[in-house]
Amino acid sequence: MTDAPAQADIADELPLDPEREAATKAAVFVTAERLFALNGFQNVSVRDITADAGVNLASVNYHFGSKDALLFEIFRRRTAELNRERARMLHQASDRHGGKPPVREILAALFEPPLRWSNPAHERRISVQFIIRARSEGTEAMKEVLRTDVSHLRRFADALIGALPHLAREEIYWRLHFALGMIHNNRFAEFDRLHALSDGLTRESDVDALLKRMIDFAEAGFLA
Amino acid sequence: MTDAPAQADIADELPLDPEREAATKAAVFVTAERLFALNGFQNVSVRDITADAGVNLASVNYHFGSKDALLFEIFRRRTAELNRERARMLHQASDRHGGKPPVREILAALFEPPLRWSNPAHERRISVQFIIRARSEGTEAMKEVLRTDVSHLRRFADALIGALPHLAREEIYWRLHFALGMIHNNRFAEFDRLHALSDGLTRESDVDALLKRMIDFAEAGFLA
DNA sequence: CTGGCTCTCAAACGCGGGTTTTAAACGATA
DNA sequence: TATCGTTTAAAACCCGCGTTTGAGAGCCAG
Repeated sequence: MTDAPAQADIADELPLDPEREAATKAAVFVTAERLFALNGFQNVSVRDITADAGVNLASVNYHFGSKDALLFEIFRRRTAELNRERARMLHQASDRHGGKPPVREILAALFEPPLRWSNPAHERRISVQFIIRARSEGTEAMKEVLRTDVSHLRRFADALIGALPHLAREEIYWRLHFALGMIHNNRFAEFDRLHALSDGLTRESDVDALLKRMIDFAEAGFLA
Repeated sequence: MTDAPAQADIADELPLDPEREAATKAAVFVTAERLFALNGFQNVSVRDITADAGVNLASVNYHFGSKDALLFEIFRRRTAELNRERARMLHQASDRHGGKPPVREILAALFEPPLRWSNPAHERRISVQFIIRARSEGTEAMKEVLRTDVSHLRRFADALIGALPHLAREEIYWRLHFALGMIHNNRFAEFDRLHALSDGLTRESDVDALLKRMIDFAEAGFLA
């Protein structure tokens, strides 16, 4: 995990479409992402993945180097996609408001990409669960990235500082931390619990309503 | 994990003080809690625990039945303690306001126990991290408890319904979900990230200030 | 002293895990 | 067809893991 991966020439190009690659590698990639997202990283073995994907056991090590490297490649690609989409929305909101987007639109750029991907019909639905899991059960390499690579979040923090000039920066960072916690709690298991608590009143499949609720809640918190 | 544990006669009495038991069992208990909380459940082996505690390898299986049973006993005891303290605070708040506590005091009963325990000087500091971890990386038995045992949360939901009669119940459940997400995000790793993002501006060691910030944020969200 | 009970200890067992190996099949090229 | 790099196949390897075993130490009651 610490030394350079053997497949660096292939794995390095992040915006690579899995479908373009060898069918076996692509099958391993999507199957692993699904199984990891559903059952957790440590609870899925290389044998589980290859059996479910219908490929040979050695495929993981041949195409990705190791199980951890496979995990890391999924992690890098999905987080890159998510960050890119968030940055795009933030940039658009900034353009719409002369470089000073309001709090509500900043929060929309933060919340909407993972929420829209969580739609039952969306193909990236499983990717969101994978990313959320990486935050708590990820490899040391993933946590290292999460800990040190704050450039993506800094754009949002700076935007919020611009939108709330009267607020102490310390306060803004903490509230951003709270808002992020709202997203990270959107795991399947938590939805199940909420469903049991509310006697089926809450339906997380209605992502548009959920998105509005999250933005309303967080916006009120920021403007408090 | 599915069949009844062999040490049920001992393990069942939840309000048991570890210090009262055999020194070896107590050492295993506190050492396991600390290692699990710091390094994750799957990353800590029975050998790690017993070596760190300075006891024999077989101690875990002798005193607790299995590694999973040990994990589960820590989980049960700590969550019971936390829930009891929360219920106590909610009850007191209810008494102070004739059975209809305001939103702010309900949130205080929800946030204050885990936050106060997170104080660097508090002996239960590590227990909070353990409980948070159980939510995402816990055993199937733990998740079963978390999924089905919603009686504790229902008291808070009912109190919030009483405090916000004009709000749709569906809305209240969702906002409670958001508030819980704020707590569950208080992991050491997340604090580190926030620390890096804010250039050291945020100090999670000041739990009183953090508690006030969390209540302010969530209260505004509920009253939105 | 002696029996029985609780607890500790060192050693080993069995198994599932990630990984490696070796050979064969494949595909493009000359 | 012959050749070479790439990919797949089946099998084995080896290590760490949770757990079990059987012997023995300590201790208290009879």
